[in-house]
Amino acid sequence: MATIGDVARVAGVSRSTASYALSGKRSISTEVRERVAAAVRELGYTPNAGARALATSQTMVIGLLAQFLRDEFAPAMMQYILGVSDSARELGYDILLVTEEDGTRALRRITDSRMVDGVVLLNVAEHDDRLDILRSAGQPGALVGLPGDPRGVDVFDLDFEATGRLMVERLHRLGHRELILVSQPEHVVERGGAYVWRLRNAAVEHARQRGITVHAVFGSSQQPHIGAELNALLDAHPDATGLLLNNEAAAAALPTVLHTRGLGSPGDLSVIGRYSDEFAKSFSLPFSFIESAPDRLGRMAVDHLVRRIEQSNEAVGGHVVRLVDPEFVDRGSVAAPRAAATGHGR
Amino acid sequence: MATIGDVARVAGVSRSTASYALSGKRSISTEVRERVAAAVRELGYTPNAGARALATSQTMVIGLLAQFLRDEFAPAMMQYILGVSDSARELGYDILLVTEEDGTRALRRITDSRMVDGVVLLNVAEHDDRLDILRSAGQPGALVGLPGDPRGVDVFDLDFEATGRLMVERLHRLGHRELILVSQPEHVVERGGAYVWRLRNAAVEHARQRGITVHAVFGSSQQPHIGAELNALLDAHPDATGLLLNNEAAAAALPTVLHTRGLGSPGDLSVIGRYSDEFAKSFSLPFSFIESAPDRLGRMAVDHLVRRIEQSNEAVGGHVVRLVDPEFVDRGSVAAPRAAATGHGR
DNA sequence: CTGAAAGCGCTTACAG
DNA sequence: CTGAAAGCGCTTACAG
Repeated sequence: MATIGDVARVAGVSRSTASYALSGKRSISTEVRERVAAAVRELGYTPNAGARALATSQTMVIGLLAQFLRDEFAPAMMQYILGVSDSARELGYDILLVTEEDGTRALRRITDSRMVDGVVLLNVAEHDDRLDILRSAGQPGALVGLPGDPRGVDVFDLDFEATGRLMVERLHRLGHRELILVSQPEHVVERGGAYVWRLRNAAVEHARQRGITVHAVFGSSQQPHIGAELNALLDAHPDATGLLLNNEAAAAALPTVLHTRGLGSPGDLSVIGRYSDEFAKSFSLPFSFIESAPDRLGRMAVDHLVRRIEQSNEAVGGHVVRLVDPEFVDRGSVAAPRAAATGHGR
Repeated sequence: MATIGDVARVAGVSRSTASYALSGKRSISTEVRERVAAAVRELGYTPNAGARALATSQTMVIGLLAQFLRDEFAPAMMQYILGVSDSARELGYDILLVTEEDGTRALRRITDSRMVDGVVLLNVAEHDDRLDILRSAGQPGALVGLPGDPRGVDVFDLDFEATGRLMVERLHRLGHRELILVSQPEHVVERGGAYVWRLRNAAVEHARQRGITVHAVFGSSQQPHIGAELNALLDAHPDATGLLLNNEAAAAALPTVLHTRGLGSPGDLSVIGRYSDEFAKSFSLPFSFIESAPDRLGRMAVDHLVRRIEQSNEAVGGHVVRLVDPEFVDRGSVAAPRAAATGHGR
């Protein structure tokens, strides 16, 4: 490979002049600039990234720590990764993808060895061991997922409490008085998946304030089981007119369950899910839902991270916790309950 | 951050001795080795990856070029990425993930700038522009997906021709005489997705040799359409007793289609799909299938790539095209057709 | 068994 | 507007 020394020699200038001609960091005569450009073309010169990183202390690489947890919907992770990767590239950064089981060790490795200028953590838990490592690292970090203690990092997440309230409010206004909420499995909560109880608690509390009932349960994340559970729930609560889903597997299983029971939506049951548009498309789900916006969250995290990397801390300001407002995507599965509309039970 | 100079000073040795003590590349007295180790612990020293890369010309990073094509099943990509990432880590390598739309430009960027020691290409097409770049790059490359011209690279893929034959043979032996094969959409073929016609042509040819009929069609990759198409196919070929699917969307839609028509499998219809175990689990598909083995292929590609990186070309030998034998995963959706078993049409 | 020195390929003050 | 030189943090022949 050609080096900048080769470029300099061919162009008949010094290495520093060649470097400045390429970076534009000081004024260069037109003639020299063109000679350098010609030499670059002739030699097919591309700067050595490692050498540049060593000289500038900037790698132009962002570390992306994905975490694949048991019983979480793995394909959904792809969306976050793409959001992060695509927006990083637009800003001139490449992505070092780390899928190691032991996230703390991996995080320490890539920050201590200065492989990256900053780090995005995915799937952050309520108490996440990676945060201590990150806070003592020399590089800034952005999280997707709200931890219990967000000090020293920038956080981006869907506002799951507002999501819970919105789901309940929407149905309450239409006259629903008895709802079912199916969350992720309980061990997702135990492992620190705080978004599960944030949505759940907010929904339950909001229902209480409105004086309506919500049967809140944890569902399985595997397809055969969750189908049976949904059936059992519908049997147990025949007067429920609304179904809220914070559980991808439940959403995927529901069409078959409804079909088997001969139920229509929203005719017999109003349904609101919480998942991504991409997920809805893959499974062609016919339900209205709250968009979980993985690409948008990934993008926000990267944008902010890059500002922290490139600007002074004073310019960027204090650390932020940015919770995205839930967006209701109407697919027509929500309506007034039969009981309220016609005066008959269903 | 502490440098090796700091370590040397604290340990009271020269930098070269500190370096050798860490790498073990020459014999060091026990006493010095321990002093260096203590200094490393005390300072929390980790070598600077960029500096090491510059000195050794080895980055310990593998570039992973994912390619997201319209109408291919995006979640499936995650499996390949995980296979590559996990096995790279086991061999001491990190992954630079590139999802850029313009794969050729991205490939040139990461190889020319020496950010990576080698490269894995995913979703390789029959005529793939990235191959020319790769062949003229200084780093070795491994492909997942068989291109028309595999010279100069190592290739790993499922044996799609054997897969087509196996699907047909399996049903032929049980007495099936009329089959339907649903492939990916035709524009996947046009774009260069050679695996589609490889499987299809082999299946058709094998059926011809066996003197049985196979209705080979291209299906949609979107859920509402493919469902309608499956229904139309079953209407058009009422005597077909076997259904072969080289199309993820078709597999995902089939349970509902069968249920709606009141058909059982294998009672009324034998079914064989081609997808990954992970996919089968996500959609809880009740069909026997040929495992597409994304994790295994990713692993094979990395193993071989690392050998090329670390050993001489003579030691590794000529470039390979490794086609994995199709593995039939029995989920009980294949049996003798009713007509053959009972003497009645269905 | 250990050290002084050169070199990897850049960038960027310092000098003119 | 341009050049000679130092330095980023490592590794590794060269010498002893």
